Amino acid sequence: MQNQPNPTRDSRAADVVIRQLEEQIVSGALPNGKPLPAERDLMENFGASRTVIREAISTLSSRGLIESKPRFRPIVRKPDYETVLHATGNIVQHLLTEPGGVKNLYDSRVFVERALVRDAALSATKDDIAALKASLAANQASIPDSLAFYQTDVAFHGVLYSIPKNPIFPAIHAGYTAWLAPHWVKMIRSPERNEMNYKAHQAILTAILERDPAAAEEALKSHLVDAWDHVRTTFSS
Amino acid sequence: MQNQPNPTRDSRAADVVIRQLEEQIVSGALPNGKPLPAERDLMENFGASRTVIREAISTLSSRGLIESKPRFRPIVRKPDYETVLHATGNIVQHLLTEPGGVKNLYDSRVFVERALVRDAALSATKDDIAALKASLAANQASIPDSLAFYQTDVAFHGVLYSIPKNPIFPAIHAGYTAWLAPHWVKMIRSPERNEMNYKAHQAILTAILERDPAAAEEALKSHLVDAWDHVRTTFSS
DNA sequence: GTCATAAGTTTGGTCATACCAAATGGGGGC
DNA sequence: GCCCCCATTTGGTATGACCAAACTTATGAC
Repeated sequence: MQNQPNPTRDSRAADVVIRQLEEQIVSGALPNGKPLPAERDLMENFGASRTVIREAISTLSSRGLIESKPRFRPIVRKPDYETVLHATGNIVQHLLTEPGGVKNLYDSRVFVERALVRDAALSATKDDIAALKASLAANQASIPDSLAFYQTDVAFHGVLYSIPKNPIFPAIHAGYTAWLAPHWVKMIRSPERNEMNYKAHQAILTAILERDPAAAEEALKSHLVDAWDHVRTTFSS
Repeated sequence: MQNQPNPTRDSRAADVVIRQLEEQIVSGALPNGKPLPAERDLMENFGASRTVIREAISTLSSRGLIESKPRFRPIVRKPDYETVLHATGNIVQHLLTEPGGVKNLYDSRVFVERALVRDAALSATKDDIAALKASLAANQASIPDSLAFYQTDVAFHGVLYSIPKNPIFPAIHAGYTAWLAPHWVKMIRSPERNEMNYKAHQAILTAILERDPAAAEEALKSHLVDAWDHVRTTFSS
């Protein structure tokens, strides 16, 4: 009664445990957000050794189906679009340390946001406009406070990612924010600088309100390119 | 002389092994492409048990720094942009099974490629144009052979992703191709259908040659939307 | 009755050892 | 030089044990 390897052609016993746990998670048999059963219970349920149970948990954890902090019970997590980002975080870090890595990522962000503002200018709904106005107002209000300004800045750009109504885009925004932030923090911040960025945001929104995609794209582009140059000059010794 | 845990504040011993292996890989001490030392050697090198060595290997494998097939020696892999995609494959699969998952991914592809062709129309170089023409010719030549047509089709779109000269985009293309392909294979293919798609490609290239971003974007959009509708109608019973 | 505290139990992280089957490497045999 | 066979190496798994941290429960002060 040990492990009749099972129908599927898996060489590793760990794989079948992974597969079964995976299925129990997506099916809801293991409720999302709740802790996984103890390893010693799982090894009884699956008739496997603790070795394979632990490997399965480790693997699923890296796949984002389980969230495990060092000494705590692993938590079941049904994957969403942001999970994908989290899972890639470590690798991306390596790529960012390579020459041009940050630049490539930033350029891709500029590329995406250019398309986003163009899209916004063409098809933003009333609600989208309202959200943009609200976040811009919050952005303006926090000009004196650089930390708050950074946060409302991120939020303003975030609204752009929400306009296509595709959950992939907010996830991408989260990725850009998380991955680029570390290379951003050392940037000199000041109310003057914030004022500049706020005006850039304002210009973008104005163009969107005027349904002028070219102007919106141009405003966004110069805004981001300017920000990049600012970081570059801040760093270059 | 066991393991004086070491300066950094890591609760798990596995983490320090992970960190060290990671460093040895990126530094080149463990040459890229070559097999990792045997687990029993590693446990001696690091003064750790085989348990933690295996866990470290497993983790690094999931991070893409190591490529390990079931019963073979793990291979050292310096991560590149495509590694990120590979690492996320499993999670993405889950998301694609959810309602609207494929649609969301496909929409994001349309979004990106619209921006790509627009960009191509504005800034494609002579070499880019040449590559587009070559891949379009190959595409035309393979109209009678649906499998070959699919491949040259992918290649044509792939050229678009290469135009920004940002390695992130080809990786994204690889992702779209790998993830959407399974939901594509059942599509009815025929020389007639291939002919249609070829002409769509031709229209895109024409617009790019004429430096007309709006026309290029429109041609790309209708091409992809049409392809999606075709798959939909093929499936709907 | 509430709450802080202490004792006891559970549980994840690690180690050591052993066994098996598949992969590897080395020697003949051709 | 090439191929096949065999001894060795190596990854995958199973046990069993131990520790420290987390969790639970009992306990006592207020």
